[in-house]
Amino acid sequence: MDDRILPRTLKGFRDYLPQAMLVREQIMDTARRVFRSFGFSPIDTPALEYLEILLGKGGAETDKQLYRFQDHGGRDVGMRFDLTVPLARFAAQHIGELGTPFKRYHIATVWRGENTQAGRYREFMQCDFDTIGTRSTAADAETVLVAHELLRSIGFERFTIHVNNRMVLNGLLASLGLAERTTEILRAIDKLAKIGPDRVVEEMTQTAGASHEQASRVVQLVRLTGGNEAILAQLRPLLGNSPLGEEGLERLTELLSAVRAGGVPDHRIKLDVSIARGLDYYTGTVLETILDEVPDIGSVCSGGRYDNLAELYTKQQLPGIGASLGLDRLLAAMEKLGMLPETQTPAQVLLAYFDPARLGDYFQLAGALRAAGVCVEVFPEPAKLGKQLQYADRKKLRLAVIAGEREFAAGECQVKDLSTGESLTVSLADGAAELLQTVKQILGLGDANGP
RNA sequence: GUGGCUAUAGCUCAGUUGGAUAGAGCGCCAGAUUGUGGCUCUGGAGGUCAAGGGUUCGAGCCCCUUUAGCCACCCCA
Repeated sequence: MDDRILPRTLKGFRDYLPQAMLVREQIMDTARRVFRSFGFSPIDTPALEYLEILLGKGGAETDKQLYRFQDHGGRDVGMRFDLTVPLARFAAQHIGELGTPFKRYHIATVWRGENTQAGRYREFMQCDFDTIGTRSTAADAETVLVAHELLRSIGFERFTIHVNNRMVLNGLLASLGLAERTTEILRAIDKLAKIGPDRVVEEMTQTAGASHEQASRVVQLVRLTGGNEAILAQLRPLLGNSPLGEEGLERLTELLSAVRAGGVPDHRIKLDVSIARGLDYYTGTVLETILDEVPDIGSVCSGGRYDNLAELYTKQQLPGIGASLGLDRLLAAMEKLGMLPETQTPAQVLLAYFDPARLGDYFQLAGALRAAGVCVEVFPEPAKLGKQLQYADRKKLRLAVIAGEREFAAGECQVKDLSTGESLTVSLADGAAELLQTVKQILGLGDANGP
C-alpha cells in the first residue's frame, strides 16, 4: 500500500523552476536598478499584519480576497494583498525618522484569495514604488516616467500608459449629484472597453441608481477620443464648472506636458478618461500600462495617487503616489510573446572534471575564473568527457574548459566554444592569466583596459 | 465566490459502441564511441489513466465527490 503523500501545490500557488526563476530574478534586478536610478530606497514589511490594518482599505472586494486567520496567540491577522496598504501603515509609523518626501520601492510577494486565470495567481509578486509626503504633480509625472523606464529596460517597445485623474470623474459626478454612488459608477466606467457604452449606461442606472440622463452624461465624457490635447479641450465644457473637475484637468494637463518633457513619446502615453480603477483609495492621478501586443492580459503596471490612505493610521497628512509592476503578469505576457530566454543555469563555463587525481587543480582554476567575474561550474563527478560536454550543451553554457593529463603536463588547457565547437589551447602559466583573458574576452566581460 | 470546458508517461497527444499485459513522437538513461557535445543506430527505464467513491461480469471510457488547469462573470498585478 502506498501511503506516500501526493506532492502538490495549492491552487494559485506555484513552484518556480530555474528557467522561470532566472528570468524573475533578472526582471527584479532590472526593476531595482531603475528604482534606484530615480532615488527610490528599498524597504520591506511583514507578510502578516494585524487584520485591522488591512481590512477596508481597498474596498469590499479586497476584503473578501484577504487571507485571514487567527495566529497561535488568538490574534486576528491577515496576509498582505498589496504593498500599498502596508506602506501606509509603515509611513504612519516611521515617517518621523524618515522625513518627507519619502521615496521607497518594495519588491515582495502578496496574496489574494481570488479565482485563478492565466497570469492571475493567488500568490504573486509586485514591484512597488511610491513617493510619500507631496501633492506635487511632479511626483505624479515621475511615477509615469518610472513606469515607462521599467518597461523599456525590461525590453518592451510597444506599450501604452493610460492616465486619468479621478478628480475629473469625481467632479463630474458631484456636479451631477452622483457623488454618493462613486464606487458603483467607477466600476461601470471601468467596463467601457469590454461591454460598450450602452451596457455601461444600463449598468449605471441599475446598480448605481443613476437616471438615464445622468448615466449618459458620464458615458459621454468617458467616451471622448482623439489625441491627448483634443480630449483635454473637449473635457473642459463637460465638467459643469466643478472646481474639483477643473483641478483634475489642470493636473492632467501639467502631467502630460511634464511626462513629454521627461522623454516619454506621445504614442506611449494616452489620456483615457475611462480609466477609473477599482481600488477605493485613489484620489487623483491613476495609471495603467497595457502591452499593445497582449492587451487581454491586462495592466502590467498600474497605480495612482492616494492622498488620504495614511489618515486611517495617523493624524499627519501623508499624501502619496505610486505604482506597481506586476511581475507575474509581465512574465505571462513575455511567455506569450516568446520573449523568454531558454537559459537554465547562470553558469557560463563548465570546467570538466576529467582527471580524477586533479580535483584540487580544477577547484583552483574555477576559483581563479570566479574571481575574474565568470560564473563557473565544475562537473561534480569525473564522468566521460562526452557526457560532460553534453550536459554543458543542454544547459546552454557558453564554454567548456578542458584539462587532462596531457594538458597539465604541457602547462596548458583547452577552451572550447560550445556553439561553434572550436577549441583554443591556452597557457596555464602566471596564474592562468591567458585562460582568464581568453574566457573574459569570449564572454564579453572586458577588463579595466577593455572597451 | 458563481457558471462552463478539461485532466492518459517528464512534455505534446492517440486510445473505436465499456472488453485482454494502455500506445506514439519528443525528452530521459545506457551502449555503439573507456580524451571531445549537437547527427545516426541499438537497447532500457518511466503510467495506482489527477485523487477518492459508485454502476458493471468487466471502467482510461459511464455516474458522484474532491483537487488542479483553462475560459467567462467579478475583480485585478
